[in-house]
Amino acid sequence: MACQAAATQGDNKLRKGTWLEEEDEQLVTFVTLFGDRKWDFIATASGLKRTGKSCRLRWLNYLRPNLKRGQISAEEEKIIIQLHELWGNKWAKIARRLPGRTDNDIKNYWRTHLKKKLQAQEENFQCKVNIAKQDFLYQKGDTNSLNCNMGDYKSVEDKVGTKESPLGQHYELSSSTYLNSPYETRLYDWMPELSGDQTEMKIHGDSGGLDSCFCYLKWNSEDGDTSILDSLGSLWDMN
DNA sequence: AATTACTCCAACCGCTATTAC
DNA sequence: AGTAATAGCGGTTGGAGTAAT
Repeated sequence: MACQAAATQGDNKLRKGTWLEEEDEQLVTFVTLFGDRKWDFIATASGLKRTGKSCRLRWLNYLRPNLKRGQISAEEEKIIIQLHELWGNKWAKIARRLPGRTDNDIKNYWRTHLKKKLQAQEENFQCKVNIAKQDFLYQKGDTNSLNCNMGDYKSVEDKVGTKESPLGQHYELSSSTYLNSPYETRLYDWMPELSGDQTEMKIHGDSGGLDSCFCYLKWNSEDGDTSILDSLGSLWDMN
């Protein structure tokens, strides 16, 4: 029972745990009377053996009007994914874009649904890119040190269609999936700073060749200085 | 039917930012 | 300007419900 689960620490001590219906009613009454600001006052005046902080949280996450209940819709999920990509774990900020949803709702939904989902997608993506990578290096014929321009890079992307790899594995990957990878997002975040002509993508393979490709960008600045963005690390080898 | 494992979500905690005095 | 109180935020935990064994 909820009332048993809620920890009471003696008659005058603060209650913790699940809220009772009577407590909810009491809180709503006092918030209606005094507004949703002075939480310590409300906690004391209402006689609830709860902290102001606890009252505030209960109101914001459960009792306040216009809260949406039930499943997050597909549309809401899409928004959450997009905004999380943009802002990271800024749950309150994301929640403001989803009327009726609390930061707690979104945080919980992310942890229990989306994180797993996206991890699975990422693993799937990683697997497919590795196959495409092998195909690319195989066709280049040199796995030790390969230079290519952005056009060549695009050709990797082009290969990421539906195709039979030299190893006989079948793969399929859309460019949107490709571009939506968190790894590629990192790479493309840099792109506005680089013009296509000035950009050279270099791919190195070690003696093992295929599993530890290293990718970095190189460009020439206006004053003729050549810089190498090696801090980007490996694009592909991010297991 | 009993037990264990797992999922989901409400609530708590600790910290930082903002506001009131 | 300094301090205390309050509000807000994000991470974590605990427990209720459910599925699997």
